[in-house]
Order: sequence, then structure tokens, then C-alpha cells
Amino acid sequence: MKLSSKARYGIFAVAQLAKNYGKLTSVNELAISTGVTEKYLEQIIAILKQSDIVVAKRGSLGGYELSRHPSEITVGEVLRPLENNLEIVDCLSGKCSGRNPKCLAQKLWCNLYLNINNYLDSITLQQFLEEQ
Amino acid sequence: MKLSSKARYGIFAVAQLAKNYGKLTSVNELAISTGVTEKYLEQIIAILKQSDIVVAKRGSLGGYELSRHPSEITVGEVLRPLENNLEIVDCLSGKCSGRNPKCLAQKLWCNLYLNINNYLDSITLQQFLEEQ
DNA sequence: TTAATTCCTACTATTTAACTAGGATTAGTA
DNA sequence: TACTAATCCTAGTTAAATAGTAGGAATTAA
Repeated sequence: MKLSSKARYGIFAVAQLAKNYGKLTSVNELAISTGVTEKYLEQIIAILKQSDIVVAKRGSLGGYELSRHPSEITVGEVLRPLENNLEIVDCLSGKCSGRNPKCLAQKLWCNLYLNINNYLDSITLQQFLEEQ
Repeated sequence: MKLSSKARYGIFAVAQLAKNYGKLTSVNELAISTGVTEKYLEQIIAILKQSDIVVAKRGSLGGYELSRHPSEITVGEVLRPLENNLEIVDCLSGKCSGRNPKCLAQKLWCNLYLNINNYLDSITLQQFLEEQ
């Protein structure tokens, strides 16, 4: 139940983009402010791009920005693609049999999963920044 | 953010003990019903014993039972010792500086941590069994 | 043409989880 | 006392996932 570094770095990167909303920000700038290598951040942001959280402009003077206003992106939306959809157990589909010990407490895990997601979806990036 | 096998197996083992409340249950019996090896279960139960969730009787005809009635033990109590205290990030103490990227979203992680714990502490083993 | 940027993909190292294993200790029973 | 069924203790091994490194192709502005 530890959060991955991707999730931690990703949230911070996105927070930086939220601060710079309206302007393009390069990975290099993000790397400086987060203390993470550019190469690793690139991978993290690539995931966020695929999930339509950020958009990119390539080439010289290019960079990234949020696809929507920080008030329209939730923390949950950012974390899910970085954190294996926030699935705390493999067996959340409801299809699995009660035989597999992984699934024996399925309702419990499912409710916990919903709880976590509901909480994280209740916080927008804007709220997150204001709370800091 | 995946739950460990210790947590999954542990919850199920404890559920079995709750069903057998008042009687001693051997690791062998638990192993059969969970499908986990005795040796691994022993380790899991040792942790629960240290946390005063279960008590043991040694020797022939020995076994384990819950230290309290299933209505007086919460799921959170069981999971914490098995799951590194449910600390989703290392940095929940409040002491750490904002410099460490791990800590930059500290309030967020702290609130998520509290949310998870509150939820899991709201469910007793008895309720958990009834829900199945 | 050059420089600054994103994009793509393969590889490696590190850490942690998951499990295996052996045998010591304890206690009930005959 | 001897035997057996159980917990207890601890070290070692394996497998998988995470975290990070690396090189270079493609794109775009000036």
C-alpha cells in the first residue's frame, strides 16, 4: 500500500503545470523544481499525456501544459494512470470466484477502493494547490 | 498501492478465527481453508499475535484464537501491523521538510491516509463476516 | 542549419514481497 | 518417560515490481 514514486513525482509535476497554467513548461524546468531526472520525468509525463491530463508541444520552445483548467482536473484522475488504476487488489471486477484467497474479502477491498477513489476525485488540482 | 499478500491472507485467517471464536484453531486448519502454506501463515499470525489481535496456546491441542470478540476488533487493527501501518508514503510524521519530493504533497497524502484508516476502523470483523 | 525540445524504446539495478526451510520449544496424553 | 501435535524463532532463497538510466529519432522555431 505504498504510493509509487511515479505517483508522487507525477502529482508534483502536475502541480507545477497547474501553477504555470496557460504557459508551456519544459521537462527540464520540471526536473529542476522536482529534483527528479529529466529522463524519468519524461516517462511519467508521457503517461499523463496518454491520459489526456497534459498536452505537449514538440520542438524548440515546446513543452507541456495541462489539458484543462486546474479546477477541472482531479487528483484521482492524475493518480489512476500512474498507479495501476489505483486497484488495491487484482480482483475488483466481480467476476472472480470466491475460491481465490485474493478475492475472499472482495467486498471489503471493493469498498475500500471506492472510498479511496471518491476521496481523490473530490479534490481538484486547484484545491490541492490552495491547501499547500 | 497494492495490498500485500500478508494483508489479504491475514484478513482471511482472522475471519476464520472469528467464525471459530471461543475455540482454538490450529495453523494447519487455517492453511487448509485459505490455501496458503502453514509456514507462511505462521509468520502472518505471529505478527497478529504481537499486535494482540490473536492469542496462542502452545503444545499439543494448542492453536490460536482472537484476543477479543469479533465485534471488538476492526479491520484496520488487523491490517495495520500486516501492512506497514498502512503508511502510503514514508513521510507522514509532519516533521519532514517540504524539500523532499516525497513530502511535497504531504497534506494530501496525510488526508488520504486518514481517510483509509477511518474507513477500515469503521468495520469490525463481525460486520465484515456478515457482509460476505 | 542549428538548437531546443518532445518522443520512443530498450536495458539495468535495486528493493521488496513472497515464500521456503529447519529445527527449537512447549504441552497434553498414555 | 516417551510420544505427538502444536507454536515459536530465524535464516535463507526466489521472483517480481519499481525505479532509474541511456541513447538516439523526430519535430519545430529562429
